[in-house]
Amino acid sequence: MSQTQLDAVKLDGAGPVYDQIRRAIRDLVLGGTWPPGTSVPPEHALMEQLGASRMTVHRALVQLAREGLITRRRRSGTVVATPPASHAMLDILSIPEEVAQLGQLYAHEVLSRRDGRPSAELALRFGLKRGEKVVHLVTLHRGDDTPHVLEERVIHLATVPAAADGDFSETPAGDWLLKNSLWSQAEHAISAVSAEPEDAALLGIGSGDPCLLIERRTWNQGAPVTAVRLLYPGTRHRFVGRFGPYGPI
Amino acid sequence: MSQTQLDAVKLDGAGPVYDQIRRAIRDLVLGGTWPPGTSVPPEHALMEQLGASRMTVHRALVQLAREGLITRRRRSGTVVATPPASHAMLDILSIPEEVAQLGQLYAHEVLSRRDGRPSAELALRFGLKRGEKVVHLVTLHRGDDTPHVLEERVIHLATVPAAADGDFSETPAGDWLLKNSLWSQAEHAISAVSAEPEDAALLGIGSGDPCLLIERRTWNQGAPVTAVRLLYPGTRHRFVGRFGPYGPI
DNA sequence: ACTTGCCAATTGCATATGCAATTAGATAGC
DNA sequence: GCTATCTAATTGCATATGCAATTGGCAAGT
Repeated sequence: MSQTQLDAVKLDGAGPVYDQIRRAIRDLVLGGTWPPGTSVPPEHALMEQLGASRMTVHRALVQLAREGLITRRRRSGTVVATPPASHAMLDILSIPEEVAQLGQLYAHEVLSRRDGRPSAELALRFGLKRGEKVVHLVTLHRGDDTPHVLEERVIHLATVPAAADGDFSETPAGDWLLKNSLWSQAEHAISAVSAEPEDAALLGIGSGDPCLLIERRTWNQGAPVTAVRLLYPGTRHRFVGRFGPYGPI
Repeated sequence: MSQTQLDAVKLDGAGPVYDQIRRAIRDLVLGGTWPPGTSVPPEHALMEQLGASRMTVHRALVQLAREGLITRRRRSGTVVATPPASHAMLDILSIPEEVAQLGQLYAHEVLSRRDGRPSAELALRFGLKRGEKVVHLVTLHRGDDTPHVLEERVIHLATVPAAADGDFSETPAGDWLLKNSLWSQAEHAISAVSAEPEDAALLGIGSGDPCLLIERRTWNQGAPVTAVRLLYPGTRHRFVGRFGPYGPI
């Protein structure tokens, strides 16, 4: 725990002290100032730095640990957690992982790539502004050689400039982004559509067959990172979640 | 807070005291012993009853409040919360509410009802045993007179005997169950299917058009309560969720 | 080198205490 | 009856204190 890290924790004076501490650290984590693996200063150090009692600091840290942002171990200390790869219902699943969990052999193929300003039609489909430079990718993912999902994605170059030089034939764009960018917010939408003829051909299904369409947009601190449309053959996929009356279990 | 309620709280001696208290109360809530609206004994009472300090009791209650099981107000005390009507992504939404949120006028119609042992085909579709007595309902829900969703449901009479006398023409079965039964666990699956001709006709869409199929099964303490298949016209519906890297936000 | 044992750092837990904030219900005053 | 006020119950928060449990890393011994 360097001095830098200690100094980074700043209270804003709004609300209970333990919650100020909690939010301050949360923001450092979500904002990327403290990336996964960073050591969080020990309770004693925060206590002196912030002028709060150890129990108050403790309360903030315990809560953050329960929220999954940090992990704590006696003697070893507290470190920023690595975000879990998947969440209950639908998530920033890595598609290679998704396929591997089905016990299938993964492969993917970049069908097209175009960098630059989007066409009118593309801008409409992804809600882009005409001027924004993006990478536009179409990728087919396969499991055991049968088509698994058809992915169409845009990556915002303003937010992720490194994507211009990314090679997505080795690592699919989704996984590449997980390693090379940060995100703080995502939105999913799920709906059912009929397969267009050309999509159906790629997926090896009949034209007009039902598909699950998952659209996901991702931001970092308000700046758009990427948007993706995942088209799953409806008959071959389902998404499952478990709940209790008060929330996911 | 009656004596009954105080006596109901029993610790099991496993793990930290605050967690024993938390689990004891959680179980009373989830098990239905303390239904929504029940007063939870004040901290002082629990403290004496359990021989723990107030801060320890406090910690358990604060955590339960954060989990949404109870609500607390100064001076008024602590009461068991009413489960939220909807959760992030997909949930035990009341369909009338769902329609009302779209600003539409709700109506529904029970298309068929049969009580008794399931046919072979029905048992297969819902994973029932042939011997189990169930109520089998098909209901069409409308918003502003256009079909909203087609519901097919079975209710397990062994778990919810009162359903035999339920009248589902006034209150749809889903809402009736929310009031007249308990559930502790649910499982959702979401997939895309083509509309069968008869379903398409009822929903006013083309035969073979894509639909979102949501299948939900609900249990209480391991005993099956109900299972439902909700068929939404795919073009008219989408389900949206928001997430951060560490979970729903 | 390798093992063993010990020390100290760090978190986990519980208690006791005191005060602040909120507000239901009682009481007093009109 | 109605309103203003007071009182006390209840939760919210912070502190100080002490001990328990875990374990990284060092030191001593072989």
